Amino acid sequence: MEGSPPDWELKNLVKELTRGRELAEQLQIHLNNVQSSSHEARDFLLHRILYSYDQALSMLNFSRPGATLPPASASPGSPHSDDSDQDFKDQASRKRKAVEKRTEKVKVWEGIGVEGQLDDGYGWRKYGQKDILGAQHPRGYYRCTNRHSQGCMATKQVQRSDDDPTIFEITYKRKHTCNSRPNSSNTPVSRTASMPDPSPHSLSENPQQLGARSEQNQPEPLFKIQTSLRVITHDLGTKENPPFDPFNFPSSSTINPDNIMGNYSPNLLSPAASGSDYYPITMNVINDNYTELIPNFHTSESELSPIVAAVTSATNSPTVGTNLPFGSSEFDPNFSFGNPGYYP
DNA sequence: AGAATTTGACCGCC
DNA sequence: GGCGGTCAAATTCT
Repeated sequence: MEGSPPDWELKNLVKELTRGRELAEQLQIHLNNVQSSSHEARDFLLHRILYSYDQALSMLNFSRPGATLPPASASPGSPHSDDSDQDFKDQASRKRKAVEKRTEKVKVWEGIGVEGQLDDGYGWRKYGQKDILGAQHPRGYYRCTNRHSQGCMATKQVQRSDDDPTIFEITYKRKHTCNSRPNSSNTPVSRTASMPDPSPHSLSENPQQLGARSEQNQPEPLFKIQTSLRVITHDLGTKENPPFDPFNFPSSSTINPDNIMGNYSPNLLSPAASGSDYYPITMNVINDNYTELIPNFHTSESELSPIVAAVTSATNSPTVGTNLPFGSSEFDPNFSFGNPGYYP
């Protein structure tokens, strides 16, 4: 992937920019109706807008020949290498072949679907769960759904933090070697998004289960969802360290009606995928959800991603995206970034 | 019926 | 032997 950015990357860029505009519109609506909008929603929108900018810039820098990696969208939380170091030591100390490992901490906000906040767009399949010594919550083990079909050995572990239940530590191991990018809505997301959750208590331990069955178990109205989502990314030291942002949580592509209420699928938790090779795509999913859902708020609520639900809920304005000063012009997917003056 | 999750069992490392 | 990670049968969901 050198030289000119691939089509999908450009599309992502356009999507991100488009999303930024839509979010700005959303924000405006909120500002015009401060009374009916929640602080969380406005805060979320603001952050998301900034995030979109960062993403777009990062993508530009990233794809620009000779450009340095975007410093970027660095996550709010400063990189913390302690854990990672430890992880690597552990890995190294063992005879096992050292595996690329990267840990990130994702903070999810109650109310908002955990899923959307944690999803990285890749398809993950849970293959185990274990109680970890000293940890209050069990650790979930996930592997790429393309494991068999494409031999993708990417795996990730998700564990809720003891200190802060809203923080999930996601450890990625091995890069995705599969073709399926964490992209768009059409990404087949396994049931992850709608996974069954027989045990209510599991909400705290198994991310995927968070709210999984919410629809069944919690009749509460969607508008109850609030939000703001923030990601505390601690890149634990992997050599490859793609710029990661607070909102880079593409929810698992397919938003399932069932997960809206906070179900967080393992997919979710993969903010920055496992390697730089993929991170740029990560956001696609969330983007799709946004761009597709917000404008179509009229569509079934079930289609709303947790985040969107949160945002729109506070909005109370189904007609978002129209008649706004921001204009409704769309970015041209074919827009060329080769414009010399485009880069600062 | 096919696919995904759950969960106890199994395996390897320390 | 304990613990973390993975396997696989049973179960559940679409």
